[in-house]
Amino acid sequence: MTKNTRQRIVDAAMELFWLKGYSSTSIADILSRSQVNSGSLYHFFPGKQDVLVAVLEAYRDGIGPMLLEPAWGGVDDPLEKVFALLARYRRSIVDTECQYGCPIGSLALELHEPDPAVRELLAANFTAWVDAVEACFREAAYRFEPGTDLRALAELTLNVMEGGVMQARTYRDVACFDRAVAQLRRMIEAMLVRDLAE
Amino acid sequence: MTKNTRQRIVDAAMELFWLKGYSSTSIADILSRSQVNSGSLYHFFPGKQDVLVAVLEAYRDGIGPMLLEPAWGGVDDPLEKVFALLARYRRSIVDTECQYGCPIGSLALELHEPDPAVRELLAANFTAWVDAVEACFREAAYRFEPGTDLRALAELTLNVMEGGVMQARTYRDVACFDRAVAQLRRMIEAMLVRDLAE
DNA sequence: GTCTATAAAAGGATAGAC
DNA sequence: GTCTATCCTTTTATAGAC
Repeated sequence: MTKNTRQRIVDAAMELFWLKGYSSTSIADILSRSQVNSGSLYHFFPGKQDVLVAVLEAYRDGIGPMLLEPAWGGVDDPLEKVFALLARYRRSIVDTECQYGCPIGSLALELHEPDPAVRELLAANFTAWVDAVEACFREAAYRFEPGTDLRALAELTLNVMEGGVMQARTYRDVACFDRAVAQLRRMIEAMLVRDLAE
Repeated sequence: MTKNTRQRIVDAAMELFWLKGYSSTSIADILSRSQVNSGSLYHFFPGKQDVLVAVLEAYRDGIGPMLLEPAWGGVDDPLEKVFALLARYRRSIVDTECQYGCPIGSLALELHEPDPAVRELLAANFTAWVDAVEACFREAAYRFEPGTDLRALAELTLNVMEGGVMQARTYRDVACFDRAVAQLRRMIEAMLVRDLAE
């Protein structure tokens, strides 16, 4: 049984926006990849931007099942969960021969005057990511020096990931990403309580 | 005396690519802003992408006079030069009501299959930036713990800046950038030799 | 909900006179 | 080097039958 039309459109658009970006993806691209006709797409969505909104909602709703859970399979240590998540990005970079871009980060920089709905969904995606990383740090809170700002550390993790992905893509070299993660790891280890640090 | 035509085109394109991105800027946009006619543009440039190349060359060649020197006016301490550079980005964020995007970083994520010439120019811009920051750290090398990887630290500085700009833009809140810089400063201070640390 | 056909505009690029 | 006019393609979106 083939999935419903609306879902096929969102799936196709999600992949195309990731591969080519938003403005370089035409409605015709979406139609041909999803095997849907123009009339059907405009039946479900008023316009291209509304497809983008649906895509961003799908990313936000899928962050657990599509990103975190696959990354965390078999990993129990909360700090290592953070690095397992980063390792998943590394895998994406390698699998795409260093052409990978974080879909949310790329859209956040590509769209220069986004609708409020779009911008808020971009922010919601970042927030969900940072929340998840912060939750890992909190699970390991007792290992950090008292008073450590774990929210700020989670935000820094996102920033380092986004920067590392950007550099790896630009230099076509995953080592850029690796160095970024290594710096982050060194920093985090320096923030741990001495006796408990490995 | 009005500047020569080619320069007017590059100036207009530089601003438009920054404001709207590459694909959202049309040739017509460039023509109307630069007050140049179609025939003249295509006299100097084979096509739109060649204008982009010229813009990226202008950024690369202007990083000293246009970015570093203004940022460093009156700042002598090499470590504070790094933070003065970051403060300049902060100013841009505030001045644009948090719509600022690093022109190079934005293009690096917007362009999904860039020509080799374009990609190499993006990389050259990042390299020039990291080189400059690394040079600051090297000037202050004696203050760091021996063996500190100053190149990696300069790369991290770029990553944190790019991540901070991305978040500030997405959340429309310069505090995102401030927190990123604060984390970086704390990290750098932790890497300094104790007796010399302020 | 889906189909085909097509409108209406915008886009990159070119021609050829001056 | 610069000008106007215009070609050709792509793009978003709509119309209207089924």
